[in-house]
Amino acid sequence: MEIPKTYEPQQAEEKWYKYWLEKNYFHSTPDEREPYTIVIPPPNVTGVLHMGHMLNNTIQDVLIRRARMLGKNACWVPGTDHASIATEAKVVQKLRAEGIKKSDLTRDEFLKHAFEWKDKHGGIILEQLKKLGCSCDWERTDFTMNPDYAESVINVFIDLYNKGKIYRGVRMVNWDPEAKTALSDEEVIHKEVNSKLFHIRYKIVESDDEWLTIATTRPESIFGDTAICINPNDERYKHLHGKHAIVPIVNRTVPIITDEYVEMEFGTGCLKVTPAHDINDYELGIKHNLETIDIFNDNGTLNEHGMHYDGQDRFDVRKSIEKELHDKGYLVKTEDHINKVGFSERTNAVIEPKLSLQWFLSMKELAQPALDNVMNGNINFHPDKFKNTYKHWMENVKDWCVSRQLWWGHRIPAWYFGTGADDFVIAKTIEEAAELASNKTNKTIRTTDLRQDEDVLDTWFSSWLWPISVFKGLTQPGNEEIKYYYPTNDLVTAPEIMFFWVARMIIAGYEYMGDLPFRNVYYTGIVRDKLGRKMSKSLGNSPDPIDLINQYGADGVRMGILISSPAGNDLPFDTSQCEQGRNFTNKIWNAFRLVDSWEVKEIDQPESSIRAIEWFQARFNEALTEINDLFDKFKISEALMAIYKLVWDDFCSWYLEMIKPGYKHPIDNKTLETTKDFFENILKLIQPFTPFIAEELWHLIRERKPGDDIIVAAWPTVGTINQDALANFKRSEEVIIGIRNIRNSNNIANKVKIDMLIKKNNDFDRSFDSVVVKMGNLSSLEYTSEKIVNANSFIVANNEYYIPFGDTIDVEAEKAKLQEELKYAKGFLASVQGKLKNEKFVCGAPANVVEIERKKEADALSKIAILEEKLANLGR
RNA sequence: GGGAAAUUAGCUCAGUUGGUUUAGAGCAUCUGCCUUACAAGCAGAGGGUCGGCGGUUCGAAUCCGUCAUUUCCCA
Repeated sequence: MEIPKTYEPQQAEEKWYKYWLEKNYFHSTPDEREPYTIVIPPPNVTGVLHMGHMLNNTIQDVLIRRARMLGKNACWVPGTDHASIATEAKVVQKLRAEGIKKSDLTRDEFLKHAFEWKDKHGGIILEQLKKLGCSCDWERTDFTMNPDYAESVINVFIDLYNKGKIYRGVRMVNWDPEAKTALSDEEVIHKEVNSKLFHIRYKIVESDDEWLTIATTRPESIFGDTAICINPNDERYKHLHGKHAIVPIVNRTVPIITDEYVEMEFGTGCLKVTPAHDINDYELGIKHNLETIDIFNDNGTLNEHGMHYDGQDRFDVRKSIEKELHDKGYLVKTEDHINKVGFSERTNAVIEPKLSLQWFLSMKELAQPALDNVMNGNINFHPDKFKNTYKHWMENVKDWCVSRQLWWGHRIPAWYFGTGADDFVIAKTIEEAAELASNKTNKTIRTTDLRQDEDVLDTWFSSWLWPISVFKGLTQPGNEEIKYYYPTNDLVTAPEIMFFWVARMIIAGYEYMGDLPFRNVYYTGIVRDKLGRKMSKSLGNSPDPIDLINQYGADGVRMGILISSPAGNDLPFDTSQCEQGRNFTNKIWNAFRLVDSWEVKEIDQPESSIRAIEWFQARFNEALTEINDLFDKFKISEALMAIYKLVWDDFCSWYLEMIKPGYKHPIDNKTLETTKDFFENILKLIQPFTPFIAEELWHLIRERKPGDDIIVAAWPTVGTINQDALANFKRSEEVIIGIRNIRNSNNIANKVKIDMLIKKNNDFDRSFDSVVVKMGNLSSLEYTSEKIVNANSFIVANNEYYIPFGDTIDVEAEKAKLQEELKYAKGFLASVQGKLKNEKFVCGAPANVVEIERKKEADALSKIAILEEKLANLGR
């Protein structure tokens, strides 16, 4: 069979993914094994796969594949969330393009369109994850609006209401006038913008021509002014205490109040107070019992309080009113000003603080166990540093506004039967509601008397149940699956959603399961481009992941993403990393081609091969110990790097070269079979990272019985580490590098055999000499006590190695080299002796540390002696 | 304005409780090689005052203080 010279990933990937699915390897059902569970951070139904997903899901797949090999019952639950605002916006946009206005549709009609849209686009990301090789249990694919899931969301709302945790109240909320909904604080992005500070003068009541000047960035909000506030300590305005002012244009008389909240240094020191449209003003309003005048419609236009601006957009009014104020002599001046403005994360509209009636969840008590169990290490964060941020937020947690003025989502199960503030009940069905309402009022209230709350719940109010609800833990409490899979093991997500999602899942876990939702949270970084910008669709700086996979193979891309991506650190992505990954798969491919090409004969096993096997066995166990440790610490990219070096350097560059028979020479059976065993072990280590090529080669290197597939093979176990073999190899490696250097600097081709003499100054195990002879391509290797002249030489472990070259040696070059070495050795000696001369060091440092330094001194001294002798010899 | 983290080679990062050489790795760079597995490769090499200053210590990349820069979170 002709095996191509380079690895061609395309067919292998398609073939093996299909095969794994056929064999149902990704599917998990509870059994007697230890479970290992990951729930996917559900991507939005609106999204397509981006680099962040690639990073996140590759890590999850690595974890789940390794767990599977460790013999655990691995279960990775995929799914999507309904993304209330984003999806509704998309659907509205789509309908608008078709000439349909949302306002022309009934709620049910709109939802029908939304579900159609979801069915069409909602699964795109999940399909793309298959290309990446993700071994999710697709039979378990869930969605936050599936009937069962939706039921658990509603149950939780009702339960929390009955526990007194959910309440309805008027609050200043972040209003998104575009999406026409309230947003939580976390959905508002504050940005610095260039704006203007308008100085506007208000006439003082009962004065001839006395004015005060306020400074504001929002002149259009004067229609909602109900007071002027000054600092009571402000000497400039003491005479105004107790007086009133007249709001320009509006001609409303408002009180001048005093409060230390006002900063005397900012602006003019006079603050106009608009309680309906600023959170701080709102609090002043409550404190000073001010009137609250809401001047905006839901879409950001002014209402009737805006007088002749009724119906105009807030930003248009800002421009017009500037002119009107100027023309009427109220505008004193404008100056440039930088201030922070909140924007909607979803629609990018400028947030309008707005008073409205919303549903809230009180968080303080709920948050306590979630805070404690992260701080005490029951739940681990990787990296640990994110605990700080978490703690800060959880200790200052605010009540969660859970209602959204949208249609796409879980409709709030509140039923109104009157117009009073308390004329509602919370119930799962309208029938229950009618009964509850009748009981509450002692009157007969029929279902026809009820109307359900129009609002839906915040999307996070459903996804916070994800680790529970994907196993139906709330609709079928105590079922076999929730008992088996919960708590899940590891969660992989971005630090950006630590509060949106992670914290709230922990809260829900303790509240509803009485237990943590996961033991470890692995935070990934942000994928950035070369210039350090976050990769995003709007910037157009993100490569298409599917193109990348086509170009470098899924394995190559997986490696490229993980090779330099420590937990919590941003990943500056460059396609050259995928290239590195592709090169790696190609390297293994060719290692296989080599091993596969050997012909076996009944011949003796060479001594060098025996040693090579002895060493690689030890090296593999040493590396595996390290790799397991790195995995345990969630240092995924370091584990990958350790595997990379084991494969490329130790296995390919050293081991295979050590056992490789000469051209057209056969290999002995024992060496070949052992090499295939090693190869298999290496394939197992790379399987989590590069599953496709691992499976491909697993089936090429040896005949396999049905079910003998690497995806379910056992992770290698650590054997004893033969330290002697490691030490012998290390010394031999240095000798071989010494020989190669001499070949290099003297232009001696590898195929030219050379002699080597060793002047042995201290004893060592000579068992690896056969390896040195082979790798150095030596015609002879002899030990001598004679002085050797006219030879290139080097020192390893204070033994002298000579490669005689008669007349061809360049004495001056050799002397220069020795001088250089001598200089270094002397410098080193000086630093060691510096320590040893210091009495405080000798007395103060632990004995073993002093001992190490003495050993260093002795070694350095003898090395210097050798070098000086060699120089002397050359000089003669 | 409040809080947190970071700063080590051109880039991305390791560096355990201070003591394994005069600080490591991968990539990139440079030199020499088309050596019968692989040029997507092989063999070598160069490259860092561990952000600055001060302190603790026999000894500091590591601990403390301070300044600078950067990033993130909160208001």
